[in-house]
Amino acid sequence: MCTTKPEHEFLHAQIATMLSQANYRYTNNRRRLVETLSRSDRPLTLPGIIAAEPSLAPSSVYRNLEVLEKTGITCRISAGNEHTYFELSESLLGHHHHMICVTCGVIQDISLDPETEHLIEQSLSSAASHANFTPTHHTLDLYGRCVDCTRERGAHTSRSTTG
Amino acid sequence: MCTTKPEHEFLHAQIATMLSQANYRYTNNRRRLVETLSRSDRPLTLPGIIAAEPSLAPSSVYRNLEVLEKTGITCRISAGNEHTYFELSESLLGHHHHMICVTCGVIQDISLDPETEHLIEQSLSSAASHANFTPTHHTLDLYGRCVDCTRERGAHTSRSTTG
DNA sequence: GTATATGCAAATGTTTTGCAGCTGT
DNA sequence: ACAGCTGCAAAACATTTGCATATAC
Repeated sequence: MCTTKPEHEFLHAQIATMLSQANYRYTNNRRRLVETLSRSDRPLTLPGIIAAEPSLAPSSVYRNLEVLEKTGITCRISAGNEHTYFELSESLLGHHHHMICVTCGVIQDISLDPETEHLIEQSLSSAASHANFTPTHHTLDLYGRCVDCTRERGAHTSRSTTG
Repeated sequence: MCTTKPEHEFLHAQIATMLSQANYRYTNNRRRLVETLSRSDRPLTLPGIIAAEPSLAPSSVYRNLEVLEKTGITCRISAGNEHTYFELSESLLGHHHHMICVTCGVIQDISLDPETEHLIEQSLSSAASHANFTPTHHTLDLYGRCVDCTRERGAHTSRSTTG
């Protein structure tokens, strides 16, 4: 079930450590959940996770995502639609942003050039200090239409909720 | 019920036009809803709207927010917590971003300097064109702790869901 | 062996919808 | 007059929780 690619081995080892340090177990379910997220090239909704790994029970997936999130292994993304998306956290994937299709909901990860990223950091912390706000992180999302939905203008072949 | 400040008059006139162009009516309920959002210095959740204007029926507020959103008058903000927030759209408020308290959920509007904003635009459209993505808009949210929640570290006097 | 994790079914809380009556134009 | 709007109560969701059983360490 678990692929044996070296990157995956490393990922699992990292995660196993993070979990055990927080006194959690790296169970089979959690391993399958991490595998699913890691195998996907984009964030997944809960239905998307279940579709990819139907033997997982929704309630357990929710509970495990909570544990993984607390441990800094995964994070949740609000796309402005009905579903929450989940992916591996930036500590594992690196800092990045999202491109969200307003038609079908699909999300792609994107990165910005370091100068822009740096300037954003600066502007945000300046704004924050004016308000005595203590920043933890930021999100930058680009909304629009993905290739497919631009092509099918009006056809709306929704990739539905499994993404 | 409706204040008569000139800025409000102008706002209402603008909105009346936008609605009628889309064949919608500017009813009393919609006026009160717009007033409530406009009076608030920050985005509001549905409970927040109802708290400010208890005579409004939740289902009608949801329906009206849908109409107002379709017409480009309001927009919804996902703060990553259980509630969706609503505010007047950028066409009425001007382009801005949000500072979201991870403890109490309160949201403040912030603006960045024009150079940063411009650089962000550029970086994003470059990333978008690589993916043949057609951008419509972007959001940039800063998460952290607001003044009050920084002060009360651990006390968690949640301003709860009405904000 | 024991604390932790699981899966089911039931509960919760937000948002949506059906419908009969009201209102703006 | 008539299309559009309202409010209520009921429905539809996603997500959370209680609990008895199974599992990891």
